[in-house]
Amino acid sequence: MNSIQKPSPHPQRKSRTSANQRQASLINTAASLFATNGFTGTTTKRIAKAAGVSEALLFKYFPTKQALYTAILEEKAQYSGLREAVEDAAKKQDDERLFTLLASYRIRRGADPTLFRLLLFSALEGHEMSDMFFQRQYQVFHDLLANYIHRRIEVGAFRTVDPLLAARAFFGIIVHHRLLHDVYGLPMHLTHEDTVAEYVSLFLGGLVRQSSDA
Amino acid sequence: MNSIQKPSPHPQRKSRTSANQRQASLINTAASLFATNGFTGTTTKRIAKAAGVSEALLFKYFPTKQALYTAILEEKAQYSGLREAVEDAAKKQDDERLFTLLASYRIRRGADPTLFRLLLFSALEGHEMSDMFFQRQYQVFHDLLANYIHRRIEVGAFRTVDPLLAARAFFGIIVHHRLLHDVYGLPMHLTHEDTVAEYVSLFLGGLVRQSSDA
DNA sequence: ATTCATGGTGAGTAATCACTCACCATGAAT
DNA sequence: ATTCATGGTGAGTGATTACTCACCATGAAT
Repeated sequence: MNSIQKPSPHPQRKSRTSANQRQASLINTAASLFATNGFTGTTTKRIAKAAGVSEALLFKYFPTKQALYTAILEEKAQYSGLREAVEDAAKKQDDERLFTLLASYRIRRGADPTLFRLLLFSALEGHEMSDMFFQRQYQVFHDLLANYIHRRIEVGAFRTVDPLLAARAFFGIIVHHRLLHDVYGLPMHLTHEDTVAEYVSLFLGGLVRQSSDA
Repeated sequence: MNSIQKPSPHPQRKSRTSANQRQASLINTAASLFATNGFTGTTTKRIAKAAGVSEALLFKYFPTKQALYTAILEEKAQYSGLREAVEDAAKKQDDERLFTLLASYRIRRGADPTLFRLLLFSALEGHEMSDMFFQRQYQVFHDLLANYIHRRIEVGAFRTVDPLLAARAFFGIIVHHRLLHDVYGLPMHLTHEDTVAEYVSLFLGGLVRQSSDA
């Protein structure tokens, strides 16, 4: 009888996945689930199932659920080359380009839809990595813009406003846009480019028509 | 032996609380907990403990945890007389007063700090009452403002902008302010009034100094 | 051909979850 | 004095939670 090959209880033909691949797969799957359901709203069971592995394996790569969450935030917190482009525009005092750059980094086709929800959830739920996440994804550009506005006021190009509040106002417009679309699911009625252009024009030029008879 | 009064196992001197009072107390306590920890992050045990009653009593007033949450959102969704004041300012075409009214309703001393977090949590967690909450607390005023801006453009008082995007931009500034303070705990560096005035001035007048030599 | 580090899992664990039930306590009306 | 609607609770329930452990599977190196 031992000549008969006992069929494996797990007749998987596929070769085993490497540790790195599995880890990355788990992070992606979990990121999506955490973004939709939050930390407490997501179970390790569901993550494992969605990633197509056993729960036990998940805990081999990440000692706790918290560790997995932290790993996700760390990965998502890495920002792109936006900073350099913004600093370049700042050096050239190209207002429109600078504001358009900042806005279209968030409002563009293919922008990661899970990122904003993760950012919000981690802040609301008070995760330990939330501050770092906020710092990397937001504060950096906020400070950059506030400083730029400050310099432009000194030069006389901008009206005398509070640079900090002005920077917050502009980011508010953008963040709010993501909020409406990523969280409340509102449809866009203009293209990404037109939306950005309109926001930038509004912020730079204001709402009230400037009378020329003054 | 039966002449000896058996001491009650619950020697509470206080008279019993009425159903309405208890219900209100539970709603307030739970609202604060849901606002800080979200729906899934708050246990019925903790709510009962914080309200100083047994878990069993909680379930006598609210059949499920969901029902309690819904009751909270229903109560918090009732808006004040802001609408009438805004419509009055709109009739008089008093731009500054209208925008200041809208902004200072959210940015003022004593504004309910749990409301914004509840609004965000319910939207992120996808609660069934989230849409109603959003409609009552936000959409109403958003539509009001968009219509007003539309009329002011026709009259020639405002520049030709997209009224919907303009309304969203303004609310974005305000919502973002609450986000920074209620969720991220950033301190304010101006008074509520000055902050509102600065935001309104920025939005109406824009950032760029208008050159008089044109 | 055997070894063995590593990928992978089924079947648990104690703790906690939302929720229930049988029962006690109170006080105003009879 | 007794009744009885209502306020209130201790001690549960089965289901689900994050996490563990003993063990199997694979394949490249010896």
